[in-house]
Amino acid sequence: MKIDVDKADRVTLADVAEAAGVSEITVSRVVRGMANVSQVTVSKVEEAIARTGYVRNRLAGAMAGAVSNQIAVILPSLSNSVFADVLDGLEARLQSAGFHSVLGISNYDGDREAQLIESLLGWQPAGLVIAPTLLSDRSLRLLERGRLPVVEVMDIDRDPADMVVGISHRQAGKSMAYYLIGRGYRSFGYVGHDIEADHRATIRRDGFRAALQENGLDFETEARADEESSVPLGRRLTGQILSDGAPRLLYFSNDDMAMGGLFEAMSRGLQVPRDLALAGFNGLQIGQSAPVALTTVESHRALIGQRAAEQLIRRFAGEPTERRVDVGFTLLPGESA
Amino acid sequence: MKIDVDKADRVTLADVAEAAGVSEITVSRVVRGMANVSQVTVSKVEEAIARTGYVRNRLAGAMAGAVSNQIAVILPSLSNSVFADVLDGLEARLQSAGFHSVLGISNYDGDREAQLIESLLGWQPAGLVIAPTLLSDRSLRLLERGRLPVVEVMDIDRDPADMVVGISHRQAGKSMAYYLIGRGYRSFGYVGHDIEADHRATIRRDGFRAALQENGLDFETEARADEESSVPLGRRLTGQILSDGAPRLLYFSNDDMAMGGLFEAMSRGLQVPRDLALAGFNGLQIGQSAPVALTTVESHRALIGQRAAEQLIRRFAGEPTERRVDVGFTLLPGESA
DNA sequence: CAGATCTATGACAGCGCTGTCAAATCAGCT
DNA sequence: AGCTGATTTGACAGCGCTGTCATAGATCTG
Repeated sequence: MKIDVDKADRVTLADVAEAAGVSEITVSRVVRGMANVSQVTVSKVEEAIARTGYVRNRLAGAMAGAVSNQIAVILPSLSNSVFADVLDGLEARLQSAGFHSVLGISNYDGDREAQLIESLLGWQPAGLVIAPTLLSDRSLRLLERGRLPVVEVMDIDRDPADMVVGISHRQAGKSMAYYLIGRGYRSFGYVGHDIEADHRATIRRDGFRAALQENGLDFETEARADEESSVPLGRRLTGQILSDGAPRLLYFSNDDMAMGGLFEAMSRGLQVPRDLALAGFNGLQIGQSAPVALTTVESHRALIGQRAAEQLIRRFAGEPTERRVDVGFTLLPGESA
Repeated sequence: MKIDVDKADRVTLADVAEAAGVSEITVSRVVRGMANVSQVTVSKVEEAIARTGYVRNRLAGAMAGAVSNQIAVILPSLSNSVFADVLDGLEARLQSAGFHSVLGISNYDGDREAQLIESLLGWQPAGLVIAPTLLSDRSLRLLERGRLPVVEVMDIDRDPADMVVGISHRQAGKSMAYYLIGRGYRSFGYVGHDIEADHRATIRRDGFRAALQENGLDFETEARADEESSVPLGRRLTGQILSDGAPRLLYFSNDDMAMGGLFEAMSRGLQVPRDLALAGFNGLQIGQSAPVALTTVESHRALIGQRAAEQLIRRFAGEPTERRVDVGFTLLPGESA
């Protein structure tokens, strides 16, 4: 008895076909749930599939011309829960429509991003979702030539190659500033993280500042560090600012940073917002459950993922899609400002 | 001039071969960076690739026998940052070794999990990483028959089909209990989330309780809800417990829940740990930055991902792998208990 | 009941690549 | 020059599936 290890139990369509006494193509039709097969045949085939333990080879399927059900997804980071949320929303919708995502993490690195695009495109995915960091020329060319649907996610402040789903971070920044000015604040400081990498945070800050300037105001202090955003970083930078006469209100690059600020204030026994007011961005759940609920902007991250998935699915179905989807943001008043 | 839209600009090996005046197989060798091609030819081909804008079709490559560089990853959830962390560590290592992950989210649902396994296996991935929820018989059979490397991640409390990377959640629970008993606590309560779905949390609780019982103690109260873990849930359940005479220390199913407990205590003006002590699990960064640092167990989640990736990579390289990798945990004393 | 219309099934080619083995070229040495 | 062995290149088949088109039955119609 000779066993060919390689093909030992790699069951193919042909095997099932033989076992069921029909042709390969008929099995293929059953597997794909096509309508034009008789009930009798269907059950014969299904029985044969169960008996042989056949597992569909999608590689071959995709190659033979049927489209892939893979969607390439490129995100800058996963340790930032924001992108995990987007991915979560995306996956939920994609999965229910029978798609899988193939993941790439760019670490906010433009070169890495370009590499990933090329590499992922090699799997002939049905679509691409990307939270762009830089999008080099090379990347853009790749995206344009591949005639696959591309959804850029997160910020809609710039013009997309194909489609974009997100919010205007500039508007988000401005809205918060207007709100705070409306509440009577006149003295502002900014606490931010790595501004090179996270350009969306930069846009928010610029929007906030623009709104201040419209009212003859500006940041009195800024504290920044060249690190990824984190609670401890927010705490540290807030500590620095507080030690030399803080402004009335601190605007943070996001909620993680703001939570750090809140914790630092509490540790120092400061009353928030009486002694120090704080505002963030993202609407993280934890900020809303804090003893002093964070004043922030809810960015509907999971929704961005869902909408992105929907745009793709719609495109596949030949339905019309929107070039720019603004999922909007919600200002959460909170108690911290 | 007639344009075939489908093949319009789908550049294949053959096109590059023609452009470079060599055979397809030679181009293939260059693309794959194989050694046995002369320098002259390499540059000719590279030039042709650049000129034609060729993008490697990995589908065809994988089909033709070369192995896939895709790794199937199945996780129960992404909204729980724990799994996002694991995925982050996994991706980092996989990417640097030239692999991509294809993602599936089971939502703690055994059937969904089985479906995902089958569906992802259809892409003939090189390996599979799974944080198992239930692993039905059907799933297990699929895993065994596919002769691909499988790494189960998170808990090493049960026997793996192939390899497992994680920590003993039972030990983690016990360790915390021993520590707290050592600190003099004698009155305990438990605050937990959906116990059906998250069996690892259950194992920790059981371990904690076993350690209590060894000392003639037990939980005085338990508060649970049939929801996913979250800060607000922790806060709510803690509120319930506090309203009817709380025990001295509350053990939470994880740090999210514990943060909720901490927030509730602060809101009520309680002194932690004097009036109420708290302990969690995971070692989330935010817990360590809180005004009262959380007493918890650091679970090294990213490390679990990394080690899982390493096991796979080692297996591919034909190097020996360990059946069971215990990445260990670290008790973080904190200030909350 | 011949002819028209559907329905169910199958034969065949080919997707783009790589493994295998053979051929051609080149360098090194007597 | 003639031979050996190493290096470089290529021809060919086939991975497992699905699109296309053809065919055999089944059903209907007047």
